[in-house]
Amino acid sequence: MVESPQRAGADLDSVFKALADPTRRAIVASLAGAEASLTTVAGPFEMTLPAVAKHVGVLERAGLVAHVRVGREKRLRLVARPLGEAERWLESYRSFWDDRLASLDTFLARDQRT
Amino acid sequence: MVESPQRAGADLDSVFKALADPTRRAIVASLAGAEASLTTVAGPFEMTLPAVAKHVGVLERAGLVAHVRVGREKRLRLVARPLGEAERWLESYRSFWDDRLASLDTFLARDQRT
DNA sequence: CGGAGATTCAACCATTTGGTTTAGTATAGG
DNA sequence: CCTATACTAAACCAAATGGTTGAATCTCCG
Repeated sequence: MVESPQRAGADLDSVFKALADPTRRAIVASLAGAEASLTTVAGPFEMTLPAVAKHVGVLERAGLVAHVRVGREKRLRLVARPLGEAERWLESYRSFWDDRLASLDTFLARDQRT
Repeated sequence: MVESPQRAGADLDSVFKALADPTRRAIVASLAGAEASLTTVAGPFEMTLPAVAKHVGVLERAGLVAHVRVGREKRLRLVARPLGEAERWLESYRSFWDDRLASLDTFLARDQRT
């Protein structure tokens, strides 16, 4: 079994929703570099710590971030798998775009009134 | 210029948000097969037509769906590019998951409370 | 013309989201 | 023990979401 040790689900809904916010994507980006505590992650953002904590909560519930307690720190780490799942969903449409990309302009030119 | 003929933006925010709903992903899936009118697309769903129309609106504003008027029909078509953009964002983390996936269990085992 | 089909508009509603503030708990360390 | 640090909890708020209903609007066609 290659499934996640914690939760199997972490469905596309919550993953895409989690990624649909620039702050959260920035958190993901910063955690891709290295593990970091909550306050460290919160550093660059112009919002209060509880707000960032909520964003992290969203990422955690989507399975994109995991944490361990290190003393009083909450050490955050990016979890790869859900990103891979989202990517696979998108990828299943690759044949579509590869095929249709060329014909898009034709389609749009056919009749253009929004 | 390879940019979209209509809107250049269609940012990740709106694309991910649009995909964060199962109804909308189903609409995307059904349009991947073929163009279809609003009512046709709405067929399988247990919700009113205006509700589906709103979902389509979200997809259109995200640049994922385009349409042409054909008589009284609104003929919908999937637009590939934004999917590709989202996919590229995710892909930029591929090296991360490839690298770190192996060490995840180790990380989680280190201290597991919550 | 007149009706039926396809879509749109507008008002309304409950819930979720993204943020705040203020206060609380827990741990590190002099 | 005391204090500063790190986080969590709770109450609150405005705005966005996802749905409904009911009434337009527009177009095809007999």
